Amino acid sequence: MPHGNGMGPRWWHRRFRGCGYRMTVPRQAILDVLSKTSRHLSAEDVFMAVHKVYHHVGLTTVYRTLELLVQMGLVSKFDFGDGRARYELLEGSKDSGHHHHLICTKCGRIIDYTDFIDEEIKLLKETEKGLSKKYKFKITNHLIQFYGLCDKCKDKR
Amino acid sequence: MPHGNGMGPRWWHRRFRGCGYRMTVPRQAILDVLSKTSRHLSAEDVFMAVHKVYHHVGLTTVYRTLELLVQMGLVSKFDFGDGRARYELLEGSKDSGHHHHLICTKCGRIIDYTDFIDEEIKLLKETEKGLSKKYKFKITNHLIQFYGLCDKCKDKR
DNA sequence: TTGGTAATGGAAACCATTATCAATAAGGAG
DNA sequence: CTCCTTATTGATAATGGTTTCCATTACCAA
Repeated sequence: MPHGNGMGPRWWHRRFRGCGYRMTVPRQAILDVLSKTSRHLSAEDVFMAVHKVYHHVGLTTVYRTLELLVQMGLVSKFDFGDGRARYELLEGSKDSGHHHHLICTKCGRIIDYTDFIDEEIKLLKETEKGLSKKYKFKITNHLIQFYGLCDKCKDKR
Repeated sequence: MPHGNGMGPRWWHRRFRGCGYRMTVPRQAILDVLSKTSRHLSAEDVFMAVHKVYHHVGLTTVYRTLELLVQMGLVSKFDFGDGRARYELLEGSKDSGHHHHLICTKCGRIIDYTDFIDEEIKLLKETEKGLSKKYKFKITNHLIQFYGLCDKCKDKR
């Protein structure tokens, strides 16, 4: 189901133009790659996928575009501790795609989870309010990650 | 109040020996530095502080020792997104020093906070239990960070 | 004291990410 | 459709935190 997230080439094009940016072949290709995977791709992953179709697109452009997408709020950038950043296209228009990650410290496997989001949001709302007041800190974002051993790794050794 | 955390040279020495490691001058110096600050030092920060007293201690050893301390569970390693790892000596013997961070995305300032720990622990316990069961994932650690603008930065511009 | 091994440190290697800069191409005006 | 402005691109070089290498040194049990 391509572009089942309600976005797609046309939507992205408008979004870019609205920000004063141009929609180019490399940018389109990068968005395509991100929209067709559920994995957490590194810049090089994206580069290799794009490169299969458009041999002329360079790694530099991939980095630049990913950074641009992050700044536009279309993509999230994560650090799972393996020394390279990971990128993920944000689904939907609101928080509908909000999720967190379980990270296996042995094999690096990433599991997305959306459980306990309600309780989490409640705690976060409360926490954010309290912290904002106490430290006069305007919170714009948060990160929650769990580390441990996945199904396959926890029995070995 | 040196070593008010109930540890100190003697305690560390025993801990090292217990793990089959040796307590050396560089390791002692690095622990000293970490125990005398409440800031979140980078490897180079630690190196420079140690270097003032022991000119012969090398950066490589600092990296190695910090990694060792992390593995021994004496030190926490954080990534605040500025491209360098930060290290923090764990206080106390249990979770008494447990805290999280507010990170100013503009100036990089870090604020430690311990508020809402009770509610947080409740949510985490619940979440961890649920996730462990659902994904057969053994959770060993978690990370919670809030990003935003600090007091001084949020009014500017 | 001695032998075996852990630990060290300087230099070089690593590697993801960024900066440089001339060449290219998107898209509005005419 | 064509031109023109300027954002965008991509090959290469540079950056910078962290690791690796390896010969030397320090620790400690026997």
